[in-house]
Amino acid sequence: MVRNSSPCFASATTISRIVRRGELSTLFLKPFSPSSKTSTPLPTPVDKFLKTDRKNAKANNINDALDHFDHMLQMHPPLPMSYFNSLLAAVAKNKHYNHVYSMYGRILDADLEPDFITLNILLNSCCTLQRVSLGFAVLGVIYRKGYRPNIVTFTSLIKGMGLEGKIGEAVQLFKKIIELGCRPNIKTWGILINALCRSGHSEKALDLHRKMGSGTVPSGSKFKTNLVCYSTIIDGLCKEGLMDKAKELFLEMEGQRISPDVVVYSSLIHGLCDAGEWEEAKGFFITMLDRGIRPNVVTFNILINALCKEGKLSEANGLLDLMIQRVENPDVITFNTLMDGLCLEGKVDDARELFVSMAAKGHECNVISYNILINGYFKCRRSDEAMRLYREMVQKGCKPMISTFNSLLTGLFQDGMVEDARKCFADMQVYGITPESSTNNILLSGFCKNDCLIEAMELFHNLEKSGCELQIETFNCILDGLCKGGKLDIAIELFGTLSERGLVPTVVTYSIMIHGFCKAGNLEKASNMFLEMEEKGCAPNLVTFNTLMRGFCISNEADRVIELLQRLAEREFLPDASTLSVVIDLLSKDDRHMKYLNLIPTFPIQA
DNA sequence: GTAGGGTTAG
Repeated sequence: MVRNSSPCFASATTISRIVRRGELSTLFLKPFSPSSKTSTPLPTPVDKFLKTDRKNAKANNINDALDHFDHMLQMHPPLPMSYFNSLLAAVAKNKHYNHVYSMYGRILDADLEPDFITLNILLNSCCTLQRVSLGFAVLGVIYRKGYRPNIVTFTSLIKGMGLEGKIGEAVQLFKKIIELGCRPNIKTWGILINALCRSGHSEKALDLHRKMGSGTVPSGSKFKTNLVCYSTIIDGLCKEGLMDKAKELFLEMEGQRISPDVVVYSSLIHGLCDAGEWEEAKGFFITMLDRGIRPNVVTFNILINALCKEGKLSEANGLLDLMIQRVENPDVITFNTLMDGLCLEGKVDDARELFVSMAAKGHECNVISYNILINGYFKCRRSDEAMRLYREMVQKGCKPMISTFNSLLTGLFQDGMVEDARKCFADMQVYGITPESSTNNILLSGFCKNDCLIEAMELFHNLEKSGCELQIETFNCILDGLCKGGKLDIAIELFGTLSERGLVPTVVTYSIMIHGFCKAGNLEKASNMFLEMEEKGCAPNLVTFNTLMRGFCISNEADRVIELLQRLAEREFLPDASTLSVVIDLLSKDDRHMKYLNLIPTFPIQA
C-alpha cells in the first residue's frame, strides 16, 4: 500500500455526502500535526475502568468512564493520545460504540490530535454499528492524515459489510486487500467465515476453511483454524440442514485435537433436533455429559424447545427440573420457550400463569414473552385479551417490535376486527416502525378477506408508487383478493405483468389463478393454467390439485376429477381433508364412482 | 495499543 494515496474503497462522493450532511464534519476540522509526548501518569480512575472485567462490566461503568474522560480532557499539559486510546478501546470493548463516536468528537473539540489507533478504534465502532459508510469516511481521514490503513482497519470494514449483509462486497474487499499486499490473519478469516455463515453460505465458508488448511488461499498463508472457526461453520451447516457435513467437520475437528466444548455440542444438538433426529441428538447430549462437558442454559433451552415443539410438555418440564438441579438457572428464553409450548397446545391460561410467575421469580419478561402470549390468545380466538396484553406491554414500557404488530394485525384481521387493525397500523407508525413486506402482505390479505378490496387496492398502488420492490408474495395477496372479490379480469391483467416486472409466479400464484378461473366457471382457462405451470417447470401441489378438482366437481365433470385423482395417485400425494371432501361430493352425486375410491392411496387423512 | 469469536425463545 502506498502512503498518501487516495482512499481506494470509499468513493469520494460517499465521503463528501457524509460531510455535507454534517454527520462526521468534526472528523475533518482539524489539520494533521504530530502529537507531543508527555509522561503524565495514567489517572487512577481510568486505570480502574480499564481493569474492570470487560465481559461483566456493569452499565454504570460507562458513566465512570465518561467522567474520567472529562477529567482527562481538562488536564494540562494534555495527556498523550495513547491514554485516550486506551479509554476508547475499553469503552468499545464494553460495546458502547456510540460513546466512542461522541468521545472522538470531543477530542477534536479539545484541540487534541487523534492518531492512527484512535481512528482505527473509531472506524471499528462505526462498522460495528453497521454504519460502514461512516467507516469509509474515517478511512478517508486515515489517508488524508498520511497514515496507511493496516489489516486491523480492513478487518473492521469487512466485519461491517458482513453485518450489513453485504457479503459480496465483503468478499471483494477481502480480495482487494490481498491484491494490495495486505496479509489477512486468523481474525480476518474468522470474520469472513462468520459473515459467510450468517448469510447462509456455510458451504463457501467450509470451502475457505479447507483452502486455509492447505495453504491454497489467495494470500498463500496456511492457517491452523481454531475451535471458534470450526464452531462457526458447524453451526452454519446445521442451520442450513447440512447435518452430514456438520458431523463430518466435527470429526475432522477432533482429529485435529481440538476439543469440542459446550457451544459446538449445543449447535449440533440443535441441528439434529431441527432435523427430527431426536435419538441422535440425545446421543450427542449423553456423550457430552460423559465427556464431562457441562450443558449450559443454552443447551437446556435447545432441548426444552425441541420437546415443546414435539408437544412433549411434561418431558420439557422434567428437563427444567433437571436443569435447576444442576444449578443451571433458567432464563427468560427458557420461560418463553415453555410458554410457547403451552400456547401450541392451546393452554394459553397456563402460559399466562407461567408469565405471571416469571415476574414473581424475578425474571423480567421481554417483548418476545408478550409476542408469544399475544399469539396464544389470538390462536384461541381471544382477541380482546390479546389486545389487553398489548396495552399492558406498552404501559409497562416494553416497546413492541415489528413482529408484535404483524401478530396483532394477523389476529385482528382474522377476527374481522378491521377498525382495530387500522388503529394498530397507525400505532405502528407512531412507534416509527417501518412495515416489512410481510406486514404489507398481512394488510393486503387482511383487507381482502374482510371485504375491503378497494382499501387493499389503494394500499397496493401506494406500495407500487413508493418504488419499493414488491415480491411475488405481495402479488399473491392482491391476486387472491381480486379473484375472490370477483375481479378476475383485473387479476388476469396483473398476472400478465409479472414477467415484465421480473417476477416468477410460484405454485401459490398459479393456484390462486386456477381458483379464480374455477370460481368464474371458466374451467378451460383453469385447466390451461394447470398445464402452463407444469410446462414452465412449476410443479402443482396438493392445493393446486384440490382447487382444480373442486372446480370440476362443482361443474359435474366427474371424468376430469377422476383423471386428476389418478394423477394425484401417480405422484403419490397424500390426500388431505379437502381432497376427501371433493371425493365425498363426487360420490354424493353418483355412487357409481365408488370404485374410484381405491385411487386414494392411504386413507388416514393428512392434517 | 486498535480488529473476532461460535450455541437458545416469538
